[in-house]
Amino acid sequence: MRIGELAERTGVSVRALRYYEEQGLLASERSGSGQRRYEDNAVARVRLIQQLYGAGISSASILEMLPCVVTGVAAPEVLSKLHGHRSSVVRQIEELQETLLQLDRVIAGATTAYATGKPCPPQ
Amino acid sequence: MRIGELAERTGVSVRALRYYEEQGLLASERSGSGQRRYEDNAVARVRLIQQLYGAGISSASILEMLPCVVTGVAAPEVLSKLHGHRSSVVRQIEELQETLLQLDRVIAGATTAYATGKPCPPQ
DNA sequence: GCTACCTCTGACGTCAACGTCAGGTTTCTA
DNA sequence: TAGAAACCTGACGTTGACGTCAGAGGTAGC
Repeated sequence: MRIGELAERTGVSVRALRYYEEQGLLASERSGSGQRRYEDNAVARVRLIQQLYGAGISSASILEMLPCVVTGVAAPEVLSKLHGHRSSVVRQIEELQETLLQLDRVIAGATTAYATGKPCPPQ
Repeated sequence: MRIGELAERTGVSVRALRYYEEQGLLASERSGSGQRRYEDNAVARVRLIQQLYGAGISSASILEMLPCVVTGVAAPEVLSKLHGHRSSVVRQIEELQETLLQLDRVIAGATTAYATGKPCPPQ
């Protein structure tokens, strides 16, 4: 498929796809005239990239772990970084869950106060 | 306390604290010579700000919800935005949990492959 | 009162992941 | 075989949350 279709199927902009290629994250065949052509599995690849970006992992780190995704083999050093990223994601989840509690506290307090006309207790 | 101590107690840089004030997120008294002085509760305030930033909420949105945290009262419109942010946090958690699964899959595959010398199955 | 450290206000720099625009070529559709 | 739509390569612009530097003044211990 061409880049426009890949963009549409993944919900990612054409510019972003070119950027991924620039970073070495996404390969493409080229037609005779130089246009990019992608296999179907590029869709999954792009989604994976998006997911890792979403977890705050940088292009460089993603680049480092991608061969491992493809070949299934990782050097101990890469594997160690993978574990590091995993820990980071776990931490992020915990922090967001804590944030959720805070938000709920604010929402509950504000709702009650709005209903009763009274300010809610501090914190 | 002065800004240096607040920075140390919160783990946030002095520059960031000034930035928060610039954005209207953090108030301070001033000494005669113009130095910032903070109450103890500024520590909790800064941590809250950090937490909301961590959830991807912008300065403007935080600014909007802070009076509600202090007074406990929120206009229906603000309350609606709070619910919106809550949903966003929930979504982020779900996405990160999905990412965690992907990472685990990669790690498991890579570890096995490294142990057996065989490539792991696709995906 | 000396010294070392802290703080102040500007103001420009940074970084990542793209957005956007220009000027030109390719591909599809009627 | 037009003309629209998609694509190409640069290259500069954007945004948010600060980092960093300069030059000047404040503060605390001895």
